[in-house]
Amino acid sequence: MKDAAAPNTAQKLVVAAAALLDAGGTSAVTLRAVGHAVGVSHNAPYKHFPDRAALLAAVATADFTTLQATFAENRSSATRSLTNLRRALDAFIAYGNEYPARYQLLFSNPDIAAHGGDPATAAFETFLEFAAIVAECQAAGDLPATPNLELTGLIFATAHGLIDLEVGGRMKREKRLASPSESIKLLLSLLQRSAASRS
Amino acid sequence: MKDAAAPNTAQKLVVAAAALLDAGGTSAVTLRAVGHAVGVSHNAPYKHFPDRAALLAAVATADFTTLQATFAENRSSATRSLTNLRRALDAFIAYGNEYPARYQLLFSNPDIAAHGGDPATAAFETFLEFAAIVAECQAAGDLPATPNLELTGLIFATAHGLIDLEVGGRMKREKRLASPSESIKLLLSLLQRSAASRS
DNA sequence: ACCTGAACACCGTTCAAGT
DNA sequence: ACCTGAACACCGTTCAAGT
Repeated sequence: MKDAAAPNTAQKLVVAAAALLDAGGTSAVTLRAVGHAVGVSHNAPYKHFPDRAALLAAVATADFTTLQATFAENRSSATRSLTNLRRALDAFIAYGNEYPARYQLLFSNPDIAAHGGDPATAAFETFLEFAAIVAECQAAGDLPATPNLELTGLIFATAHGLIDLEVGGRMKREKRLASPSESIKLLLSLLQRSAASRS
Repeated sequence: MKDAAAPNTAQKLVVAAAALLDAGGTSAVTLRAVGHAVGVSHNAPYKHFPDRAALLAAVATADFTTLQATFAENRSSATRSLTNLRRALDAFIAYGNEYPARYQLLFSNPDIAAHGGDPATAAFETFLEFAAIVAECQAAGDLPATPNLELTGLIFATAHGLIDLEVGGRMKREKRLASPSESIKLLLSLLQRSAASRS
């Protein structure tokens, strides 16, 4: 409710930065372009953010919150918990494909989240939401009974690796490589088989 | 033998760029700093490379070749093929930890390898060398009989995801998360169990 | 409290010359 | 063939003012 209408300058700057990021990548997010898009001077952003990195961090924090909501929606939506996990991962992959520059800002850029603060907190909450979906799959016996956070870290890292390689253009020429979505399905089926094989 | 002694200017520029990359990240690799390190003017690099991106691409190509040699060394070195794979992956993880900026240049930077050319070719050859190690594990029955390149892509993407998240500082605060090396071992053990469960 | 304009140091890149 | 110096357009950031 708070920001339903009449966004303030800080919010407008974040939205404009995200749009520039989508349109032209990180290098297109100049304070001059952001200021111009909002209708203020090129150093007005300094009245709302300490520097350019903080503005980008605000973009990342907002997107982490959106992703967390996406994961929360997928939890317990289907009858089969493994279906929820597949949907959550497909949504994650779709996010990476649609917003590659944002994706790398959130999950690869060393300047974000490494400093701690808001982005790191939001990132961890997003991760925990994802871990809850994995936990339900484990409870249903569809994934191995490995400690939840370890298994979640493994699955999440795999998804990230697949998306990041795709976003970075590393999986294009190499034929006979499965798509991220197919690779994730392969991982889940192998893990499921592993879970079923416990004596 | 060719570049045993008396490296030419182009080679010296690549070495200097790599050193600056290690010392201060991508943003520290300015043509002015590279030129100064080699003892030439700030636009001498243009006589050897079309632009800054091409210089960084040359750094990446050289490192891909080094990594390929590392993988080749690990193949067939131990009696057990799964041990070779673990060693190759540990060497890969160590490379990422030692040279984080180089690592992200090779495997995350969208400006490298996406354009094709030398870096993409070298990257694919490195990948195929890694795939050969995976193939030996499959032949020994220690990994599932999934199509080799699909399984290799999955394992490689997982390793990349773990390393990239670590390099980007995404796995620090989150306690109870396994290290990349531990996570990879978890993956391999689960895959091995999956391979053993085939009827 | 919030914003502006000028200024500074720094970049990648281009170009006209130099040997 | 290879290099240099000046110049251009651009950037993040700072600062002294303005309301």
